[in-house]
Amino acid sequence: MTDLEQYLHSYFTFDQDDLMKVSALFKKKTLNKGDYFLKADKKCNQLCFIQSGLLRIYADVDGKEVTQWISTQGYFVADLSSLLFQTPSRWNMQALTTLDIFVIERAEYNRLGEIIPKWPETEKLFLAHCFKMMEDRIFSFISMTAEERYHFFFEKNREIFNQVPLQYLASMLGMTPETISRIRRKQLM
Amino acid sequence: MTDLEQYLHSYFTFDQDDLMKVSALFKKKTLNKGDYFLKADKKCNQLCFIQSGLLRIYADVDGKEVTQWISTQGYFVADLSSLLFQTPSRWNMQALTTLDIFVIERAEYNRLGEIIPKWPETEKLFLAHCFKMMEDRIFSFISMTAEERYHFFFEKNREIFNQVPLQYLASMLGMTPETISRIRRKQLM
DNA sequence: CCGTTTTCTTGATTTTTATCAAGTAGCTTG
DNA sequence: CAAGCTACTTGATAAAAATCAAGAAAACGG
Repeated sequence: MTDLEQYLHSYFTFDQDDLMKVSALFKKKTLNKGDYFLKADKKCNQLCFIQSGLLRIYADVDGKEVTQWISTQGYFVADLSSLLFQTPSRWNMQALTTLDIFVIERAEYNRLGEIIPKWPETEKLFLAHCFKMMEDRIFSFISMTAEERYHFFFEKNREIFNQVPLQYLASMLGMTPETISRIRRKQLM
Repeated sequence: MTDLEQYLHSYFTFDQDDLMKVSALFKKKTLNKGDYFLKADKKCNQLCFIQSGLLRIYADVDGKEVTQWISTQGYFVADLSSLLFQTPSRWNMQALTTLDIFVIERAEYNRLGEIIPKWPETEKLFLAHCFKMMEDRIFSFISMTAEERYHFFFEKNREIFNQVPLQYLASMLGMTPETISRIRRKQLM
């Protein structure tokens, strides 16, 4: 079983048959550090599953890069609106490291419902989980200080925090690198 | 056609037959100001569509109320995680005014896929729209100042801003009522 | 319509966080 | 290994926003 199959299995409780049908639609691919999985303003025509490595999702705002999230092993990634509605993507998605992914094309993705009867229900549950994560994140912004927010994300995403340049972490937490640096110093004392 | 049917029609492009099948599963109901549609820690067993009035969604955090959103005419509202996974709801949902809603029970909601073949696809597109809104909101927190955020939300939700107590708006924007009051004064000068 | 309550505004002050600038540490690579 | 990057830390200062407190305005109930 590939990581993709294992992940699909643990997450979606597919049986062996469905598992193979789904994973057969994904193609393995490797991006080099700096390569883009998706560029802003282009249509998103693929969805990927991350096998290993780090993928930074960011937007350009008047010359500044705003990092929206860093995805890593076990994440499914796409610009959902762009994938579904064929609108221009708002995000750039760039490999921060060598990145091993499984890629499914839009056309195949759209046929999943025909191929696997329980796909729509499965996908809904998956989207609901994503919802929860986004709700948590919004809640962290309206109810926590920068310091609380840092700890909240650190607890939930330790694997990211030790590998990603501070400037990107800071941006996705809505604070500056200096602020994170000072929060970390407090920890040590 | 009821508002619910009109809304379903414009949003989901259902045909007349499906429209009636779906809307028949909703029951009209009126909540009085102060009544709760849902209480935190209870399971969410209903989804509602707001016909008129204001519904405040908030959580209690060590004695303080944190307002996550104010929903109004045309919104579908539920605690999605709780509705799907039967986990305890994290949100309180309280009517800020007399509130006219259409309510569908969990059991009926779960049968929509059987009743309307295109429901799963429709629901996915709907969820994708919600995703976009949440992404926008997260983006506003990581890339804007309080003032920019205020204007951003004001432009998108004028109907709410003129009807809702400042303290609730402030909370959902992640700032204090005093800050909003000062932002508004600037406008006038 | 009047008193009560709630909401909003304003000013003074404090706290938090950003900005600017300089220096340090750690990598990378020729 | 030395030069050049990049990332990180630290301090000084400025800006943004929160807090506290008091008063004004609006809404509400009898």
